[in-house]
Amino acid sequence: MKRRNTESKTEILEALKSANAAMSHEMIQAEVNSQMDRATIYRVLNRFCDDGQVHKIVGDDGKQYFALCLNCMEKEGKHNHNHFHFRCLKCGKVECLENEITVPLPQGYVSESFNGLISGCCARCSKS
Amino acid sequence: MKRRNTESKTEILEALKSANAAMSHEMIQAEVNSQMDRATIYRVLNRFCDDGQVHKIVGDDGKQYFALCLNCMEKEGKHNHNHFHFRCLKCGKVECLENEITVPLPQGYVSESFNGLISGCCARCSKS
DNA sequence: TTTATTATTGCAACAAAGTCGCATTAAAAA
DNA sequence: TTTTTAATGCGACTTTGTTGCAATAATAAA
Repeated sequence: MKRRNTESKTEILEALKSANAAMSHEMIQAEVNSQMDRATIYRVLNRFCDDGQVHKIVGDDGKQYFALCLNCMEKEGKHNHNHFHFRCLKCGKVECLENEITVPLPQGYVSESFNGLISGCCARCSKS
Repeated sequence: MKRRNTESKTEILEALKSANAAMSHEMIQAEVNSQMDRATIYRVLNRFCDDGQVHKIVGDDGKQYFALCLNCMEKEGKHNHNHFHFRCLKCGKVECLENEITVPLPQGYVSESFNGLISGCCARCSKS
């Protein structure tokens, strides 16, 4: 199944690039052509995820956020998303934190996916 | 506002104790008297959270899970929930992992809450 | 024990997030 | 230009969680 280049795809990618942060469906909708359907946005984003261009974060608000894979190192052919994210409770921005985190698992436990999120107040909002 | 002892409260607490794991509203509903209203369950759980008896985890499935505070050490008068949780994709069990995790935050960032979750396959399910 | 107070419950309605089927549209290949 | 089929838009739907309000019941007061 080959991917096609569409306007939706381009716009969403553009939004993610310029935001330089993880975005919820809602944030993306606000950035792109507002006619774009909700279902389309989700489908495009999930396709990006499948292709490894984007990773998904689930916030402590239960919402999904999507971020471009920039520093998501390749390790053994697989993307590695073992970094934390920070969600600012004031401005709502969700950022990737640099540090790679390793969590020791008990014997016999096999990790499939990692989701680390800290919420609080970001540097920008702390000042004001 | 003083808390009252009700049957709902007791049953829910009982369910959490005997499960010895974090439970979603759905899991709890299955354990307690099934007449109990969804809203009541949520309200009881949120009250437990406010009182510091229980902590809330948001799964990578976007759902809320609630766990008794057992090893949530008191630190400076505040509970400390900086441990990871493990959600088994097969059996659905959500457990608290022992290790306390510290994530370095960039300058100016203030942490308010921590949510760490790894999903995969637990020891029990790995065997079978 | 009886009465008064008000925390808690159940119900219904609601909102938000996300998914899915299906007919239509439009990229890209032929 | 025509054909193929991935992608879109629309609507319906599910699930999760919350909230307002009247009824109920736990606890304090009499």
